[in-house]
Amino acid sequence: MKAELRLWLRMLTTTTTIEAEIRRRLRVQFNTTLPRFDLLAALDRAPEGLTLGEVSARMMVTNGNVTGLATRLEAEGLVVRRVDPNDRRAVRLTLTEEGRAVFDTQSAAHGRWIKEMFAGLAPEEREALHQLLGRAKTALSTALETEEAL
Amino acid sequence: MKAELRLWLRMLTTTTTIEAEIRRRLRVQFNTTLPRFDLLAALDRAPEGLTLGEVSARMMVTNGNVTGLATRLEAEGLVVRRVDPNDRRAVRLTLTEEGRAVFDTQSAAHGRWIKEMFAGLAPEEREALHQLLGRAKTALSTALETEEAL
DNA sequence: GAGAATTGTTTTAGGCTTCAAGTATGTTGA
DNA sequence: TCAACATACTTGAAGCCTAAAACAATTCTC
Repeated sequence: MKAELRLWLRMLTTTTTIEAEIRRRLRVQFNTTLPRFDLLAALDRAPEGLTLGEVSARMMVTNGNVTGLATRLEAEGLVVRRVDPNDRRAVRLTLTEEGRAVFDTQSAAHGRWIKEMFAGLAPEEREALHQLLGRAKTALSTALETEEAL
Repeated sequence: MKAELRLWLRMLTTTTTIEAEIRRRLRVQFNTTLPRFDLLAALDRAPEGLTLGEVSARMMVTNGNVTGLATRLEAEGLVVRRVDPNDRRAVRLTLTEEGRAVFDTQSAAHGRWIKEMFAGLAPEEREALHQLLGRAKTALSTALETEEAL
C-alpha cells in the first residue's frame, strides 16, 4: 500500500478515536452532542452573538443544519433567536445565562479530556506534531487550490 | 489556550478538510458516499465475504447502521446478502461482479486523491508525521485504558 | 422608484448514525 | 431436555448532515 494512504488511514483512525471518545463523554456526562457543544462554543467566543450564517461558516456546516441545531438548543433554553434589527433577513443567536453556565462546565471538562488524552506525548513530540500538521494543512490547501484552478 | 487543545483542533480541522474533500469527490465523480465506499472496501479485502457483524466491527459502526447500508448497496446491485448456511442468524455479504468493478475504479481514484493531497509534504515529513501519529495513538490508548480501569 | 440580483434563512427529501427494543437462532448446563 | 443465556440481525425513534428549492428581505441599477 502507498505510504500516503497509510499515513491518511492512521491520521483518520487517530482522530476518529479521539472524537468518538469525546462524543461518548458528552453524551454520558452531559447528555449532549458534539454539534451542540460546538455551536455553544462558537457563541461563547462571540459576545454579541452570531447570525445563523456566521455560525454555519464557523462550524463548516450548511445553513439548514444550523437551523435545526438552533431550534433544538433554543427548545432547551440554552440560546435565543432574535431577528437582527439592522437586517431583518438575519437571525442573531446568543447564549442565555443558562447556556453560558452550561457551556462553561462542559468546556472545562472538555479541556481536561483533551489534556488527558495527549498526556502520553512529550511536549517536544506534541510541538513537532503540531508543526507537521500545519505543514500538511498548507500542503493540502495548495493541492486543493491547484485543483480548483483547472 | 492550552497547547493540547490547539494540537487537537489542528488535527481535527486537517482531517476534516481531507475527509470533506473525499466525500465531495465521491459524490460528484461517482455519485456515492464515504460509508458506501468503506463498506465495499471492507468486502474487497474479504474474498469469502463478511457477516454484517464483522463489517460493523471493521467499520467501527453499529449493527443497525450496517443493516441500512447493506440494504441500499444491495438495491444498487453492488453486494448480495446470503444467509450463512452454518449459522442461520448470520447474514453474509459479498461483492457482486459489478460491485467489485465499481469498487476497483473508485479505489484507484481514491488512492490518487490521497497521494495528491499529501504531495506537498516531503517524504521525511510524511514519515515523521506517520511516526508521531503512531505515538499519539498508543499514548491515547493507554490514557483510555487507565480511564477504563477506574 | 421598479425590477433584478443578492443575501439570509427555512424547508424538503434523502442518507448516515446511534441507542434501545424486538425477533430469531444458537449454546449451555442443571 | 429444556430453560436461561448469548449472539446476529432488524426495526423504530431521534438527531445530524447535505444539496436543492422556496421564501423573504435587502441592495443595486437603471
